Amino acid sequence: MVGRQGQGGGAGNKAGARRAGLDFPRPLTSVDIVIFTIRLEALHVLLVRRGHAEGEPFPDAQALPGGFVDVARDRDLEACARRKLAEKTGVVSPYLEQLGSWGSATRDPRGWSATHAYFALIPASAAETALAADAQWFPLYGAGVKPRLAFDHQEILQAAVQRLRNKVEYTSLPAYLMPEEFTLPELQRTYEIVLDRPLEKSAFRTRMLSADLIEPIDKMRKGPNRPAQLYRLKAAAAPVYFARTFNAPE
Amino acid sequence: MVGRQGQGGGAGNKAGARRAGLDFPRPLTSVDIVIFTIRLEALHVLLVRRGHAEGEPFPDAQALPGGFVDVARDRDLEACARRKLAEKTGVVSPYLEQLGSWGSATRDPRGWSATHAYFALIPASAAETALAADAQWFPLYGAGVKPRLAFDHQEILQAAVQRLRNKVEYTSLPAYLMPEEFTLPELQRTYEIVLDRPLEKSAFRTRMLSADLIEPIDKMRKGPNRPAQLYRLKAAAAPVYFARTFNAPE
DNA sequence: TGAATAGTGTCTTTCAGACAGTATTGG
DNA sequence: CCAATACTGTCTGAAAGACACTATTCA
Repeated sequence: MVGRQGQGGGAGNKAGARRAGLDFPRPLTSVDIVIFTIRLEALHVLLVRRGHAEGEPFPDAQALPGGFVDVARDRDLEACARRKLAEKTGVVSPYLEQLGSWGSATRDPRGWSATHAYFALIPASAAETALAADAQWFPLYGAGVKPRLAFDHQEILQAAVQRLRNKVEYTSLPAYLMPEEFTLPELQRTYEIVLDRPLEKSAFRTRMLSADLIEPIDKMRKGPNRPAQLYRLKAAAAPVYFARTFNAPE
Repeated sequence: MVGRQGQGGGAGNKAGARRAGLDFPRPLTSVDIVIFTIRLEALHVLLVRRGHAEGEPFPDAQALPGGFVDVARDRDLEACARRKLAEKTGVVSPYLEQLGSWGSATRDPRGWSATHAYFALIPASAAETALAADAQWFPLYGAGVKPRLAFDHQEILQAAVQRLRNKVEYTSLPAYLMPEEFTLPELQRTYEIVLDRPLEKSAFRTRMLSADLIEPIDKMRKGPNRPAQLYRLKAAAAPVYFARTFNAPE
């Protein structure tokens, strides 16, 4: 057993020879974000086209928005993620959740690298404006996306889709994909798009209305038929966890 | 908008001035593990006493087992976690799950650092043997532990306990805290210890037996009263997710 | 009036909670 | 026999699934 021994963020202690010194190679550290929205009745993810300067891996390929942590600018990982999200979409307060981290010697040809992945949900309304020039929405087919992705981003994306679909079964996450005002049928439609499966209207309404999540506003959505009650998210923006999933387990 | 622009593990593209170079400061990268077991009818976590060589932050404090990623030895983050776990406990194939990552400019006095936290469940039987000299089991009080912990490890530990308690409500995770052979009342007791709450025997048995998780073996646990059927985990070691939590939501 | 969608009510099913009751051991 | 713990059965209640029914708009 040779080598560094420190615990936590700690380095060197009892190995003696190499002690508290920090003069060993460090992995590259980045943050990537999987940003979802609903457009045209389908789940979309934001991708960014990579540059093609010399030394750039995966030139011109599509990739998740992200990049290296800037130790001078970023106070912490989440701040780094928020910065990148704002740069690409203009959105400043989305639903943002840590997804996991991927790190290995081989995922980046430039050397050992670890990325901290986040996933964000933003409303369709915010999804069109203030988009960066190199960013573009791509619809999801199954758990993936048409273009080949740089690095291990296909794997990260799949994990994000799986986590989203999974949590939608028993949480109120889709509410964060809605515009400010929405009707219950619209919310149900969003659930159905993400789950790719129809839900029962009656059970859906009961569940949503009995959760402390949305409140009716004094306004109706007019259409060519019976108007629908409009709702908005309650002030307490925390996601709600339901005690059961929507369907029986398979 | 200045600075590095790369996506993914990518660096520098269109900012022109600073391009594909990798000559910027990198955060320290470490892996920490929250290792749980059941001892003496209580949930315990493994802590390691930090060294006190010069330059060592938090000298002699207790900390989660872990340390810097060694780019020469560790193929990926999980391999790094498994290595550290084996070094401290001798256990090689526990239940191991990524917990999240914590990174900021201030969590380590030596500079910007990010740690990838894992959490592991090991059986009580494996918890006593082959323990490293500087490692020790500590019982949990609520979501924390008696001694003050180094770095932000108290926060990481709390997150781990919360995740464990939460998942125990609707998964078979406690099965990984059991020895090879166990009875249903023993498994129920483990659930109750983790949840700190009694469970209904009948519902518990029905749930466990109808899940494709355990199988009876041709052996009974003898005692001063009616013997109990012994079970073992089925070969497919994947955790089972139940459609409902044990109790109604509060 | 009819088409279309919003919203409600009713019956069934599933499964956890409560708890009583039976089974099997040692002393 | 009794104490103790393993295990089973039965009733109830909560919430989802299925689906029919009513309500309200526009054309």
